[in-house]
Amino acid sequence: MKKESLNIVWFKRDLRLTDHEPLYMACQQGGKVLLAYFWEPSLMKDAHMDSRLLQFIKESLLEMQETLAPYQLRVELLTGEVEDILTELSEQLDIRTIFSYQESGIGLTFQRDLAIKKWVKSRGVRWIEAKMDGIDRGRKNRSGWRDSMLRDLCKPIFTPDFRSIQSIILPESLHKRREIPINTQRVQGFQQGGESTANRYLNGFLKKRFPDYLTHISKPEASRRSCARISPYLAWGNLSARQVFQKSMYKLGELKSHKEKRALEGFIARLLWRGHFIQKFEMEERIEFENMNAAYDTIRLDWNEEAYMAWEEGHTGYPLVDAAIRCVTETGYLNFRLRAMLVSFLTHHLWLDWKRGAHFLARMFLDIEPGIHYPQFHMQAATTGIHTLRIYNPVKQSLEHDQEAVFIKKWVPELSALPVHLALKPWEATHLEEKLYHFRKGVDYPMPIVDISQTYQHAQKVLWEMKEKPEVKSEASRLMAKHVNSDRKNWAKVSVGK
DNA sequence: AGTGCAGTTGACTTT
DNA sequence: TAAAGTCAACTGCAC
Repeated sequence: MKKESLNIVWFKRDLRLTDHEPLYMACQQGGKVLLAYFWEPSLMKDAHMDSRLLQFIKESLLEMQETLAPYQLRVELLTGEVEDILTELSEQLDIRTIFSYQESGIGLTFQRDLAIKKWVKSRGVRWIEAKMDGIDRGRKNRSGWRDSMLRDLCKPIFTPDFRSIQSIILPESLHKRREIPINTQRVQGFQQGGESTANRYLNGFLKKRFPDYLTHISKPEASRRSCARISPYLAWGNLSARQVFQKSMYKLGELKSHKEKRALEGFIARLLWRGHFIQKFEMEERIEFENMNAAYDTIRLDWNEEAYMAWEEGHTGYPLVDAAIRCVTETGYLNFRLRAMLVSFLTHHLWLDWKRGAHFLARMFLDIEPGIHYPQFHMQAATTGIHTLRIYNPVKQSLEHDQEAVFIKKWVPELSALPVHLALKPWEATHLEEKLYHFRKGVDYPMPIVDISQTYQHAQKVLWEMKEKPEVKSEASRLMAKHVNSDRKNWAKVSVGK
């Protein structure tokens, strides 16, 4: 009996129906198609995975199903390892072409893709992978990278014509794989997944919220409103970088006020920096497992479980650190500065290796993007030998960015009844103040677990000495030659008009 | 009104 | 997207 032939569109971290090149190509070709997302057990139990992420993915997929329903199309959500499912499918069907995006992901998904590459080769199946958000695979250095990225971002939006394809009838034997292996209960406090919500955030930003982007970007509270908040939508592909770029450039062209132009240019520059970091990770994916600069393998060799857990659970005794980690645990979001401060505290003040913290924050960040996460972790942990040291002082940060302790009091309720000066520095409470505010230092809220002036000096000394070492320097120059955008200065700046 | 001085601010350098 | 140190210029104030 002749098997029915079909193409597959494999959705990964590109959970949208608009500007989707693989889907577009499949529609161009027409015919029977399986639109599929795979719940991979290996990925679901990985150290980077968390139920909040699965929930976001599920929300994105359910919206896709709703949008496709009028076309008599559906995305099949199937549980199992990709290779197993493909094998099962190919027993009953003749798979011709698989369309997907290239994924600049963690080692696990990269290895899976290599295995699938072998599988398709041995079966004579075609696998066409589209370039994701302008990221190049196989690049050796940054020459011409900016132009290539901008060219990609300026391409016309891919609009698939759903009328030219039909969903296959899923073989009976695969029906058991349809059960969605995650809790259906939505956890409150996280941004909701799906293209329509994604566009609400983007449109709301471009219409109303963007003018304060640059002034609020470092403020713990205000950044939550004045930043676009599209990061999870980019990370899971509810939005393409191209859609964000084109809408933002169009808006920029309409602006008159200098302040507003600056704000939106700043936003667009960061969209391009996002691409820069994902490209770096694509070309240096080993940094999921290793120090970027191997010369740093000789430091931070001791583990301190108690100190680590104090960081993870928000009991370090430094209010802004504790507020930040508790906030990201509850909401999945922090502004850039607070993320950097958390990594700084972990690696510099607690002097702990970065890997476990990187896994933990990957699970907490609703917008986890490995291509940003790992390069940023290394930069902040100062394991590159390239960038200048950024050892944050959490007390100074709170005095500069949370003067009234609003963010601190919100996330560290133990401190909410204290006057501002004590919420910022609870260890300074006098005996009288303790009585007055019914607050017991070290009991109701911990005393600082480290003395940051000492840990600052230690980290400073060790890391500056490291930077001078020839083995650090030689590896640093190799990395720079590979990853620095030397095409032009200010490469991420865009402008419109004269 | 000019001088001395402590304290502040900002540019720049060092770690 | 750092923090701390240095130094010169400046400010406010007392005398």
